[in-house]
Amino acid sequence: MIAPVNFKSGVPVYLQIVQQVKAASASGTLRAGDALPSVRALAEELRINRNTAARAYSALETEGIIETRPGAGCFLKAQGASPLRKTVRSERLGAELDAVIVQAHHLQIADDELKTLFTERLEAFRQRQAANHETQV
Amino acid sequence: MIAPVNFKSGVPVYLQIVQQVKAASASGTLRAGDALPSVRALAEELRINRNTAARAYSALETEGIIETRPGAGCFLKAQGASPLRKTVRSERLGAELDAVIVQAHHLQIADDELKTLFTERLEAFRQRQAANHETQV
Amino acid sequence: MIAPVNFKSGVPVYLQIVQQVKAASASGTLRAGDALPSVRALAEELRINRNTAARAYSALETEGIIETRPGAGCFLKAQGASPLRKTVRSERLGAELDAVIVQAHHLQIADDELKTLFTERLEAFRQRQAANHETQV
Amino acid sequence: MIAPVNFKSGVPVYLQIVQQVKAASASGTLRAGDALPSVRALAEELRINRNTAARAYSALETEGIIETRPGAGCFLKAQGASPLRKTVRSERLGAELDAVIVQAHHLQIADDELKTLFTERLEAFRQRQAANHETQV
DNA sequence: GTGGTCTAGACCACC
DNA sequence: GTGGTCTAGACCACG
Repeated sequence: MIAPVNFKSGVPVYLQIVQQVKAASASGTLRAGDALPSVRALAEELRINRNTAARAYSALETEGIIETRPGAGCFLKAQGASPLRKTVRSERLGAELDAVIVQAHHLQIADDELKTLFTERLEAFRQRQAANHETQV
Repeated sequence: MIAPVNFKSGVPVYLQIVQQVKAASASGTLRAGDALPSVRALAEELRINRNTAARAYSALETEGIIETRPGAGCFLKAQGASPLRKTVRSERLGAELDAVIVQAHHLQIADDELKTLFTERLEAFRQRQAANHETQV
Repeated sequence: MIAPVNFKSGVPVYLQIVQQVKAASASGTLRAGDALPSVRALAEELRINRNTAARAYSALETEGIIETRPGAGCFLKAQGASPLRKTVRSERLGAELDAVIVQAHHLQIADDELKTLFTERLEAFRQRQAANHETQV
Repeated sequence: MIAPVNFKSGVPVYLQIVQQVKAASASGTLRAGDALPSVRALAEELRINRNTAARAYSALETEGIIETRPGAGCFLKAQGASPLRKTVRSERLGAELDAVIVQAHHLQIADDELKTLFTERLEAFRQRQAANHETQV
């Protein structure tokens, strides 16, 4: 259920888990009330330190994404809207897109190919979402 | 010529400089053969340590963006053919695209808006390039 | 495991470490997945500064020789296909060969002796590889 | 007569000139009594600083390779044997060969190709020598 | 003046 | 414990 983490992305491992849970919640892979794997099980599955798994859950609880019921486990809470304003979010994403465009230039990848690559990847992402939704039903 | 860096963003200062130079190079603000500010001057202007500035230039050189001639200075290289395989380059860019797509999801930005944002930014980038090319002639 | 460095050779200390790790990796003394000494341990053993050791490992990572997992340590990577184009790789090696040939000339070593030396060293390298492979089985 | 220098080889520019003059002397391109270009001419031809050219000649004079006659110019002196013992020279070259072999491994270049490349480059070097000798006669 | 290297010591995030 | 980053200050080789 939880995808492997990328150790060399620069993004902290515990944050990657946080983002995954958020994404799973957003895409419908996980729904309100669903149980998450135990800290112990998660740590074993991802081959990470238990402290790291615990920190991820701790952060998720602080953010109000999950709820831990002692003795029972962790469960997904209903998620509200993003706290950030729309314009802020768009701007943030725009900056990342700019960086990718610059990178494409240095990798000598033409605009056409960049567009193709973009739609391909977006389509692949959508299908992963759909597949997750399928298994859920 | 170099914009101030953000010390609290979590992104390493030297990487911020790398990205700025890359962007300036890609958009044509900097051209092949142009001299970059000296390590000392850059450090003073950005109020950072000389080593940090040197590290940024060093990274840019290993990426093949600039050429550094000890005792003379750093200069933007004319980019010839990339030494990397085509498939490797596509894969690298694809990975970055995936990251942006996931990020869009976390920011609760719909696919359609992501697409729009992408084409907008790409178009803006092209126009900046065209404008810089204009001033050259 | 790591031999002492020569402070007076003019060759940067961090590069000496890079070359040692490369040689150990190529000859099979170090194998994929093996852990390298920690930055702190290496610095202490070689009586160098921690930053210098870190710089060596950083260079090795950008070359794709090792993988560094912050908080965990540095590990030798299994080398997959090189990301570089074939022609680029040949050209780089050719440049190094040219340098050696010129150097032979300066050292007043005749072509025949250079050839002999070359085959001898290559044969010795192969045998070291074979020996290391032996101990693995 | 003097080949361009490589600014990014790590080898000091003035040393590259020294080595070139030595090599030219060894290969017969320059002979005892021949005049070298003036400091001024050399600096212009190689697009280097006059100080650098002067330093190269100064080093050559200190080593006894050339002789400067004030007002007349610099002239090549008869060169004696290398001051280093044979075994030392062989060992030094062997170390460089080892480094190249290791590098070939990391560039994923097979032994056969390495050998081919080596003989090709050596042959090319010989032909350059022969051509120089030709023009001299 | 230029960049390259090294030392020393500090703080941070992560396992 | 691990590596990553930054500062501060020094020395060197080179142009």
